[in-house]
Amino acid sequence: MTSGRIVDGTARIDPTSDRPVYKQIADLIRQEIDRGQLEADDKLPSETELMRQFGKTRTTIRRAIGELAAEGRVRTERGVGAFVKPSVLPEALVREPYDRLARHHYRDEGQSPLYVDAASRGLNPETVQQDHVELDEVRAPDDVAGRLGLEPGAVVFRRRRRMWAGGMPTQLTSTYLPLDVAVGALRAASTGPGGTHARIEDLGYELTSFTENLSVRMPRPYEVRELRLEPGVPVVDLYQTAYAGERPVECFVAVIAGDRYVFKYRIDAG
Amino acid sequence: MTSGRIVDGTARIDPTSDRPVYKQIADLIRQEIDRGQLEADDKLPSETELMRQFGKTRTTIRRAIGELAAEGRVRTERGVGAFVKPSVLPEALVREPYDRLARHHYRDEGQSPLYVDAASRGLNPETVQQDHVELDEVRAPDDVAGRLGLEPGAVVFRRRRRMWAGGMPTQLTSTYLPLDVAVGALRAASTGPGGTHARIEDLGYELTSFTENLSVRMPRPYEVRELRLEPGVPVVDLYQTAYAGERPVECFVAVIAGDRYVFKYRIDAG
DNA sequence: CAGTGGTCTAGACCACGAT
DNA sequence: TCGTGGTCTAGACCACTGA
Repeated sequence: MTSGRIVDGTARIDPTSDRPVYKQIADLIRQEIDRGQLEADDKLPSETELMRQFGKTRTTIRRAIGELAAEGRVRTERGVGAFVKPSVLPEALVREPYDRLARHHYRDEGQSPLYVDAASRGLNPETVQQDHVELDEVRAPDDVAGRLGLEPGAVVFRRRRRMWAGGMPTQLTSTYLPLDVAVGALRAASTGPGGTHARIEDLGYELTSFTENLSVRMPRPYEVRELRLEPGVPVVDLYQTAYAGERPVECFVAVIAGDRYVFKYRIDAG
Repeated sequence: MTSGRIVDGTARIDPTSDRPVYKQIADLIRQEIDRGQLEADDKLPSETELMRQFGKTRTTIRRAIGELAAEGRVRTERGVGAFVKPSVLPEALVREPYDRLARHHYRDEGQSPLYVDAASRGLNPETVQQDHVELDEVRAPDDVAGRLGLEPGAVVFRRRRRMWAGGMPTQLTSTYLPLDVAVGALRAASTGPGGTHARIEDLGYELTSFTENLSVRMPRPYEVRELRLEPGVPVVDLYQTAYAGERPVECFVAVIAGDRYVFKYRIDAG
């Protein structure tokens, strides 16, 4: 099936332009997407077809498509074709700490924060899973030590996991606890109803506030593998620190797939 | 100056591996960065030198470097070389709504939120600038109309700008106001001391709370130009809605350079 | 001017998916 | 089997930077 949408491509390429040919071709295809002539999940013309339409070599055509892939606008499947990606993932989870960290969830309802995220999208709680669990004691990274109010290099308890929701991995997480907090069920692979926060409160610490720090970057190759990220998808680095009064009792670090989450915060005027 | 760091590259490439040669080469260079053998702003060996070290053609070498550039790990300069990028921009601004939206800043001190961000990094307030200002009335995009509690397609006032801090563009912003709110100085290019929020309160609306929605993606080409983004740098889509009681009185939309900002939130346990 | 990265050609061989 | 995208070679010409 040859798409005839991009007609007479040669006429629309300016070889004298400063803008490289491959970018001009990418511009034209992007335009078709933005104008709705190519919709989400539509198949782009094959590389052979684009070579014909634009009168350029395969290398140049592939570079144009590579641009669009790096922008997250197009996804390629070997042996199949290239397809337009939807601009926002309709199934993205909403991460709403104002709600997800509310005490009633973990204390009364036994729900973990990720359950709350998933429930808000109507996802089956059964699809909230974890794997690659690792429990160990390590020297805290400097940023974690700082947040926990410990001297650099202090040993802390760490639980690492990969979290799933709705059949997709969503985040790689590390929970860091000071050694005197990491006792009992907090050292188990599964912390039970209400999760880590419920267990911390069981110890007598009343959680009073949380801080969250977000930054954004492109993923490392192992994060691409573990989170099954497509090209052109960034990740969010999240640091969440839990306080019992003035004392930081937990530092939670997550690398979150940027196309599977949106973040929602509420600020009261002060 | 030829770097001799990556010695006998050929011996470290496995041509029978499933992993393509260009990715193997990228892996080796990335490893040198991660292990600290190549530090921030260090120059990579030239393409010619890498061709010699790995015994591969320029196309393959360039592809390896292209991978690293797309990951935001390396920056190239035509006629000069390729350089290691620092992992986090030390000069990144901290966006801390809990503080930056505090009323005393705009009401008592006449500071706009971006001033607060910049001041927190010790930046000269003089470097907080705006340009590309556009004032108009437009049909609100659906997401904006929804947040403002208006019917789809309702006409609103819009102020678009590009914001600068510390000599770099940091965000492309649109401020949307319902027409009955957009009066007086709120329709001017410069809203005066304390900015939009101060002028809204001048009208008798007491701002009581804000919501912020964040999502992340790779930039469009015009965003790359306007924000002077390097390859491999994502952007953050931010929607901030300001409420006077139950009434949403402003929707602020920003596209923020992902390498020039970190985000900091505080949540009180409920 | 020499050295650097940026673009483009014209091929080759391969792995994968659908038929 | 055929059409698809993925990798790689071996060259050419160009634009920019710095000495």
